[in-house]
Amino acid sequence: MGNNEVGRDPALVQSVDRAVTVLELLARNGEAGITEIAAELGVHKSSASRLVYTLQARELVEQDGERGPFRIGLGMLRFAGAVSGPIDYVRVGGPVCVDLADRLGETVNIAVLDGDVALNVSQARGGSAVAAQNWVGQRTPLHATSSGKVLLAAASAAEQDRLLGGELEACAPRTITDPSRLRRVLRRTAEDGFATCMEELEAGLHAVAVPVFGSGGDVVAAISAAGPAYRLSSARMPEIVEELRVASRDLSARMGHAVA
Amino acid sequence: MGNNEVGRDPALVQSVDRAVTVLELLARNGEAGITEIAAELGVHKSSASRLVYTLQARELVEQDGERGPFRIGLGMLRFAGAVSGPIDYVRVGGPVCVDLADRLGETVNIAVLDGDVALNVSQARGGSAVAAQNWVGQRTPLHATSSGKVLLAAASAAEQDRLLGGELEACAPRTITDPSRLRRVLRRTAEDGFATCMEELEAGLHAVAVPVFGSGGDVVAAISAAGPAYRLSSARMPEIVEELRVASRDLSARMGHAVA
DNA sequence: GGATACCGTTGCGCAATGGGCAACAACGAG
DNA sequence: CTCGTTGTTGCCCATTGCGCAACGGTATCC
Repeated sequence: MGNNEVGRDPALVQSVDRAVTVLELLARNGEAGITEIAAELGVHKSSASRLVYTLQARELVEQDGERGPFRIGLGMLRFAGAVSGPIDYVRVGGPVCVDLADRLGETVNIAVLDGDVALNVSQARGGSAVAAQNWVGQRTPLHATSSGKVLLAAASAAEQDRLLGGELEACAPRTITDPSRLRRVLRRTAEDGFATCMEELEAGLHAVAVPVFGSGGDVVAAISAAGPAYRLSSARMPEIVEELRVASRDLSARMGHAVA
Repeated sequence: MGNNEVGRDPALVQSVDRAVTVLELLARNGEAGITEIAAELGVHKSSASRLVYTLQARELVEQDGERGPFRIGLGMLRFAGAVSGPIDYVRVGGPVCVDLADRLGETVNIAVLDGDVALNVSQARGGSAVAAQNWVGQRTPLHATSSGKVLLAAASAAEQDRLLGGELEACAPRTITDPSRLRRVLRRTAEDGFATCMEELEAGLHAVAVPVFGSGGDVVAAISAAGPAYRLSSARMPEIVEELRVASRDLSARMGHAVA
């Protein structure tokens, strides 16, 4: 969805708003050409070309060769290093995710609670990963993800009421949208020490997550493995849960040191 | 230096160019207010306010409380995760830098060769660090930094000629600007297996770096420690060099695994 | 080899946007 | 309580950003 005139905040600087949308498109898709960017923004190709030229001049976008597609540039590292908060997860969580993704052959993510959603802060793709999706920096719904359920299950009853107060969006046919049913699932998650997500975010996708504990015993993050339903079968869950728990303890240990 | 009309590329989209400058200011200084941003950009406060409002709406900037200063926002993580190339150093190098910074009490950086400059890809500040400067994503001159010298020393003679072909900028009074003298320094760097930088980038700043080797024995990065001249004395260099070498081997081992 | 289609760039003119000004609200210091 | 500073916002206008048309370059097809 580009910068549709309907619903646009007039206080925004339109050109800047568009430039950010360009960056989001490149981050989401990995790469894109001018024509695609123009279509996404709903502007003329010449407008898209100028926006990209500006971002390229400032090194936030770079081009593959002379005529190739565009993608996020190295200049972005200047800002990544400046992000406060869960940036430590990006630094420290990376190797943990890489190790686990290698062993499981599935995509591994770390997410933290950010307001009303789960924010993905680190990711490593497994060798068998077919999708090239990058979740880092993206927010996912708490009720429709395994990480989200882990984070919800660790919240107080009052906090759960607040987080689940709104209508639960049906992200996929199998999404749990009944608050009562979801609360039962969360109670079981707290008992089991892990949460699953069987085609609840999108069809064909399974995931399982476990909590990451802080020094005070509280849950500060969730670490998950995701993959196609045919590979992440129920039979395989106990093994994956155990590997996630090992990785979670490793991460806690490293985070404990990192935030000293 | 804000967006001075003199020397500005007219093909750039000015608003976007300014917005990027806002982000660079926030990344460099950690935080800033509207008045400071306006001064840096050379625009009116209302203009700065609108640019920041737009970046805030897109989550690239966030505010500390209701009236506090502004800083880089979590939304930036979406793009950081999409950066290709040396992003692995950001993930894997982080813990190595943090460990070493803790032990040395100085700021530790990892840099790679990027065109004609050294690109800083990971950093951790030591406990004794007085400056809050964030180097990640920033480019520094090869001839005036310890990391740069390490990367230069590992290059072939032909490559060194190319990299040193232009005029060597005097970044500080003690910068080596004579190419012949620099080549002698680089030969000694190759022999010693480390490079120093004694107030050559800026007055009062000392640094020392060692190479990070790839699986083929080539130099793929440099890891350095930096601090004020009074703390990074010559007497202390042998200890620091040894610690850097241990960290370098650790990093090589981790990188070897990560790029599998 | 020529024709066609597509992509990305650039000069130009114009309308919409971005920006400065003034006024205001809020907060902190004295 | 007063004053100074910071940040916000309505309004108006000049400048900028944008669309159009034309062009060059590349790849594909016949």
